[in-house]
Amino acid sequence: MNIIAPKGTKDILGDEVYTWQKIEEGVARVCKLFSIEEIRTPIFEHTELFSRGVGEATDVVQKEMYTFVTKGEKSLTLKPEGTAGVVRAYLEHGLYVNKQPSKFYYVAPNFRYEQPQSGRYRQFHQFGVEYFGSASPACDAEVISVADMLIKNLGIKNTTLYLNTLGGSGCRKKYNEALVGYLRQSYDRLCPTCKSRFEKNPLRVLDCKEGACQPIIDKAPSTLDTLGPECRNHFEQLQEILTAMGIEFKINTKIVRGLDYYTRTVFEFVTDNIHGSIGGGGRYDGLVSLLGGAQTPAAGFAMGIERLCLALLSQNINIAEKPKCDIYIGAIGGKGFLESQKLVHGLRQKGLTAESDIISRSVKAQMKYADKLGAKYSVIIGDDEIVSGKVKIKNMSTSETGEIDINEIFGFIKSKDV
RNA sequence: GUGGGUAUGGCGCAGUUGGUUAGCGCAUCAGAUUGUGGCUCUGGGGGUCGUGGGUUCGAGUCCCAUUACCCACCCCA
Repeated sequence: MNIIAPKGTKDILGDEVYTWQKIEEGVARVCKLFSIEEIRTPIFEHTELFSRGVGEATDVVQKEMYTFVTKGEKSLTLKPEGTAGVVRAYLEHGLYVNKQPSKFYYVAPNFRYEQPQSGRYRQFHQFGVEYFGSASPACDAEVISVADMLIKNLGIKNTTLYLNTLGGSGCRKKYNEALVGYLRQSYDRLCPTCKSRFEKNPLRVLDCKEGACQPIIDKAPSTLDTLGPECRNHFEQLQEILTAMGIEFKINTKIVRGLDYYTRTVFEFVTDNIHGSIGGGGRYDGLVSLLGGAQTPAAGFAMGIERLCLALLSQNINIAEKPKCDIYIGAIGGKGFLESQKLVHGLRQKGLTAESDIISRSVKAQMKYADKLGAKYSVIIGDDEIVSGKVKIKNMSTSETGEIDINEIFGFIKSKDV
């Protein structure tokens, strides 16, 4: 065996598949409660969509994109995040005429060329939600409440919602000036990476975990200090609504986010024992117009499916449900085999999960297999049964057996299945 | 890009100061008086010990190189 899965990718198998299925079901169920429509966009897009949308200066665009050139010499990129593609589709199909606000969700793979580690993959999957058309803090609150509900429905505990506001473009500019002014005084004491951040995107300095930078960061001006009255009002109302909804949060002025398109509200869901966050998002009022549409307020978030799985695992929460087989039809001899095939197929057509022997094994081996399948009932069909038209049906967990007509198998299983 | 750890049958591991045909548990398959599972017992199959060099009479075990994976920094989901 010499070909293995590429670095940063992984196969999802066994119980983990059932966990994923449950998460996906949970996503669909929650989104239905909010009337959020599913949207499925391509896995790759024109590179320009991301370089413009996500931001030329971000790490994601600068060094983490899977970009390739087609035979037609066009540059395409595997999507590194979900929002840009949804905005593109929203504009391309004029989805804004349907209704306002319009809400979309997706569960899709994303790709980033990074060093993999715990909870971080090169191909990872996100559940994301995007709202278009509402500038109200009620929209921010609703978006947050979607994420909150999913987390709570899955049973994940010890999760903290961190909330911050970056302000609108005006406040953000003012804040940048204030921050740059402040950081310049302490420039010499900043770590090397922060020095380069200072030049490119000063906001990022707040994200630094370097010990030496902490005292500087702690005393840095807060985004809250430079908020204009409208942005301040927006932020306060958002808090009011969340409180009314019973959703707890903590203000954390160091939450900055790595994608350039955020304005005003930003938030992250952080869970104990999980590196990074399990989800995050915010408002992005400038993105739709940046990508060529009319000025459109918007907000959204994304959660990492792998991180949700990690959280479930670390909290010993098992939501996986392995489907069980309703009945196993064993066979002896050629005639029995034919009859078993006829029966299994018939039962499947009627909607039962039925299994039979297709590798000609002994009855004993067949029963072992039935046991591994978790079959609820089993019958064996041989010459005697064909002659009499009756079979012994066995309850695999209690070992009770009863005799019934072959034609009554379906009715029998149905009568037990309530 | 930087640092640390690990690489032995499908999975999880043991392999003592280098020595005879490389073991164990789980899984898998087959049997245990011939048409019935879960427990137990017996047996079978499956590994060129990550790869390439080197030291040695002899290396899974020592040395060098290389690759992969894991973890952490960075950044994010």
